[in-house]
Amino acid sequence: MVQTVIPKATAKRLPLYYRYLNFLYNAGKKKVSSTELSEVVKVDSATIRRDFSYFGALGKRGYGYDVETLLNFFKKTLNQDHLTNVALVGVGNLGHALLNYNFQQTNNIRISAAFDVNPEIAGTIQSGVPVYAMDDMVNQLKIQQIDIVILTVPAEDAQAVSEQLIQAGIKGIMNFTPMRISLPANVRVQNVDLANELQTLIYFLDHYSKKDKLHHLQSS
Amino acid sequence: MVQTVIPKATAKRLPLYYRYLNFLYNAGKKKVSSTELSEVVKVDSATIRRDFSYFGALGKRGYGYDVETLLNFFKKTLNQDHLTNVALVGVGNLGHALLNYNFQQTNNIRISAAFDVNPEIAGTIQSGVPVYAMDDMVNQLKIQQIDIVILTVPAEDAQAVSEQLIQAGIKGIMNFTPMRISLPANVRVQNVDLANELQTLIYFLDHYSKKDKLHHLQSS
DNA sequence: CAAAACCTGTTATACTATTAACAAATCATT
DNA sequence: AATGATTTGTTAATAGTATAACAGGTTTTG
Ligand SMILES: NC(=O)c1ccc[n+]([C@@H]2O[C@H](COP(=O)([O-])OP(=O)(O)OC[C@H]3O[C@@H](n4cnc5c(N)ncnc54)[C@H](O)[C@@H]3O)[C@@H](O)[C@H]2O)c1
Ligand SMILES: NC(=O)c1ccc[n+]([C@@H]2O[C@H](COP(=O)([O-])OP(=O)(O)OC[C@H]3O[C@@H](n4cnc5c(N)ncnc54)[C@H](O)[C@@H]3O)[C@@H](O)[C@H]2O)c1
Repeated sequence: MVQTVIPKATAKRLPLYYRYLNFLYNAGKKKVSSTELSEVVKVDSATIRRDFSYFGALGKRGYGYDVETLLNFFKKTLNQDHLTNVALVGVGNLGHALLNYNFQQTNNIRISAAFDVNPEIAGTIQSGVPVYAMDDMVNQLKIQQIDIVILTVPAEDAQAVSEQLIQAGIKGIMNFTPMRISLPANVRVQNVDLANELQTLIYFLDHYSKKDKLHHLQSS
Repeated sequence: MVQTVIPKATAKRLPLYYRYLNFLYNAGKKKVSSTELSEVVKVDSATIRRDFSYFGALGKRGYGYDVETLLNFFKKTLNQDHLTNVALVGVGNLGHALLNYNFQQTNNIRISAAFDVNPEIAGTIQSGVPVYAMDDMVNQLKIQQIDIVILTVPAEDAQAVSEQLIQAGIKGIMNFTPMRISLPANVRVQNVDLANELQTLIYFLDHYSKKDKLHHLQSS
């Protein structure tokens, strides 16, 4: 049953499948069953089969899925067949860590430009990435045709900086600040709220664990 | 309708409500309606009312919610009335950023111990937090009665280190590595998969945005 | 005080996601 | 080639989440 629009929950799992298919491929594995994959990615095998089926019949009954075929399919689907450039705004603590990491490995994503208001950082190169001043931001983003930004500025600057990003025609923001920013509806925001996640983990431990030690407790 | 077990989706929003209630309180606001709160936290007002109602009747019809009362209620519910100590394992790029940040602000959470295999880091103090050698880990975690760990070791060490953490009686792991670790069912894992989130954002931009510019696109 | 405006808590409904179950297809083996 | 073992893709059942709608209250206003 091929569909054009895939459920959000499925879309969120695709990069995970892709990553583990890479592992399997590099380990020389030729085929994989939904049950095997389930064990490594910690997603129910029925969910995996259902997820895959949104893209058509990718497997073979009685056999499983051909690793290479599946890998290539997801590579295209996830835009991993070409490099995606993104920018980072706010080269502080967290920004530096992300710059240095730079999503190397299997992910075909690269932070190709960074921006900071601090004149001591602006104009330098950090972990191989040029850091520009804020005045250059709108212009540079347009020149480099970047439409995704990682936002790691202080909380109090999140809204103002985001509005500048809109001016630059940005389409997606990965927001590491604890603020929920207000933006036009056509801009997608992915909030990465680390303090929230940690507090949620603590809440779960205090309120759920005692009762349901039965379930499999892998969250998110 | 008071309940003992709150839906997972609700639990994940509680820290966000708590954070914004703090903002409102500090801004001198006395009362708040679900509609007002909805605008700042970007959660539907009906969802907010439903979330709150799991804890009983916290508001007053025709009036709204008393900010201070609500704040104090969530403070208790979220264990924010006392300090929670957590540990961090793997003081590299990301580990350093998290150590330095240390969830100051409104969150009553503190990283009180860190661990690393690197003998140059072990034995030092980083951002005010003592870094211990791995040999001391099981012991220190037990002494300090820490049962939550932030895991920022290289991917290939994630599983092995996690198993050591189980020995130390850890109950929750915030896993920043791209690996899905295998653990006993009574240990809760919160995966923070940054590469995954970024790839998902890219996928959403490529496959959803064109069609539904209508919706409000705030994810996660 | 009566009327209008407001806002919660809950009921009803719609949507989204997960999982179990199994027929249909393939593969392995004798 | 027939039997048994696998494993998909899908249907059907269940679970979980979000939102609309509104009755039952509170506050505000004329
Ligand atoms: N560091 C962490 O581990 C961590 C964890 C959770 C959340 N966060 C959030 O991530 C954000 C960044 O955290 P951090 O610890 O890296 O902070 P930081 O203060 O170390 O870095 C912020 C950087 O942004 C720059 N900046 C300030 N105003 C700016 C502006 N208007 N435009 C562009 N750049 C500007 C600063 O010069 C600085 O380099 C914060 O919102 C923080 O709450 C950080
Ligand atoms: N840095 C980022 O921005 C980023 C982003 C996404 C994911 N991650 C993930 O987070 C993890 C850490 O990333 P990083 O960039 O900080 O890596 P890093 O290499 O800078 O740091 C890893 C640290 O772990 C220590 N370590 C190694 N083996 C250990 C062991 N067995 N026990 C204890 N400590 C050990 C190392 O000494 C080092 O200090 C990785 O799994 C990475 O994939 C990082």
